[in-house]
This record gives sequence, C-alpha cells and structure tokens, in this order.
Amino acid sequence: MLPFDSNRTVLKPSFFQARDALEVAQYLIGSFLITNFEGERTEGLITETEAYCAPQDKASHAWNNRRTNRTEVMFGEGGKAYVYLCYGIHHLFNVVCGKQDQPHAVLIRAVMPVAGVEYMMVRRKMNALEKRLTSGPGVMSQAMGITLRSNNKLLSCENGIWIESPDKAVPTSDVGTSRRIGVDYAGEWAIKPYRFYHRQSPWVSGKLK
DNA sequence: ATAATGATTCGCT
DNA sequence: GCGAATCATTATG
Repeated sequence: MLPFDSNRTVLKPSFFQARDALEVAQYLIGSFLITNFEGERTEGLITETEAYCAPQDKASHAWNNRRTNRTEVMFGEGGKAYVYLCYGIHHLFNVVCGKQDQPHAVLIRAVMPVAGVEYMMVRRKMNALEKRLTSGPGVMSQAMGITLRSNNKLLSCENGIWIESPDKAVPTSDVGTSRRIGVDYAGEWAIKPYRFYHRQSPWVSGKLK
C-alpha cells in the first residue's frame, strides 16, 4: 500500500520543470519530503497537496500574472521552494512547477511522519503522536522546520530540503480529489478538484473527502 | 507612512 | 461553531 519497501529517487529541478502543477500535485502523493536543517533530519510521506495554476487560477497569488517580490519565484523555472507567511503565523510550503513564466505551484498540505519524529515533536511542542503533528500546511511546515529561509531555494540536499519519489508509485485509485481548502473567494476556481490526498491515510487535514 | 489582509491553527463555548 | 493570534506583503495616500 504505502511505498516503504521501494527504492527512492531524488527529484531534480528538471522533473518539476517538465510538468505542470496538476501533474505534480497528483504525483507527489506518496513521495517523501525531507529536510535537514542544522543536522536535524526529518522525513514525511506526502499525503495531501493542492495545485495552483496561474495565471488563469484566481486562487493563486500569481493570478492574472501578478508579479511582486513575493510571487516572483513562481515565474521562474520549476524546482524551487515558494514559502510564505500566512496569517502572520504559519509558513506555507510550495514547490514551483513548470517552465519559465508559467507560474504554477503545488502546496504541500500534510505528511505522515516517517523519520526525525523527535525533532518534529519538539518543534510542535507536542508529546504524543497525533494527527495535528503534521496534518495541515502550517503545522506540517513547523514540524519539518520549514521557514522563509527556504524561499526561492532550489530543492536539493545541499539546501537541506528536497523530495524523493519511490520507484513504486501510489496507484491512482488510492488518490482522492476535492475542491481546495480556504479559497472560497476564487469563484469558479474555488470548486475545481485541485486538491489531492491519499485515501487510506489518516494523516490528512480538512473534512473534504 | 499607514492600513488591510490572509492557500491557518488553536482554544474556548 | 467562533474569535484571536500575529506579521510579511500588498495596496494606497
């Protein structure tokens, strides 16, 4: 079911550059997000993602090709991290996808803890293995130690944050879709099935199934 | 220079 | 279910 007995491959920038956000968002379910900051290595199995497909996508910060200092990274080539602060509290982590000037990104919303759980618990100030350790885009980033320092950085071992995919992919039938969370303002784009999640995993946020 | 806001989370009711 | 927390980013004057 879950790809633990599988070999893994580090996803290179070219992987993200060759695909749009919808393809990547679906593909990343079952891949591993890994961070290694100051020697504290944590791994999570990605269970929930959302695709943001600007310029058409009204829910994206880069909607209508809106270029600001913050959104600029999405207009570059795929393979970089787009991290921003939400509600002044939460760091939300995205992977930029697509080619130059195609501002696509995939928001990682939840992972299942795999390794470095002790670091995650300290960062989250928790002492039990509960869903709220890593399920939800803000708490996921907190558990994995992701902050603005990773913004605009290529995903790579050198930069301490990268993604590995298993040789055995999760079957498409195990990946559910729904509308995206928290984008009700986006009109017809709010109801598009751009959220992806692992059907069997309890480590997902939200109620939409 | 100032004001509004948000791809959220948590604690309380 | 509801409201507060909290600040980088953005738009506006």
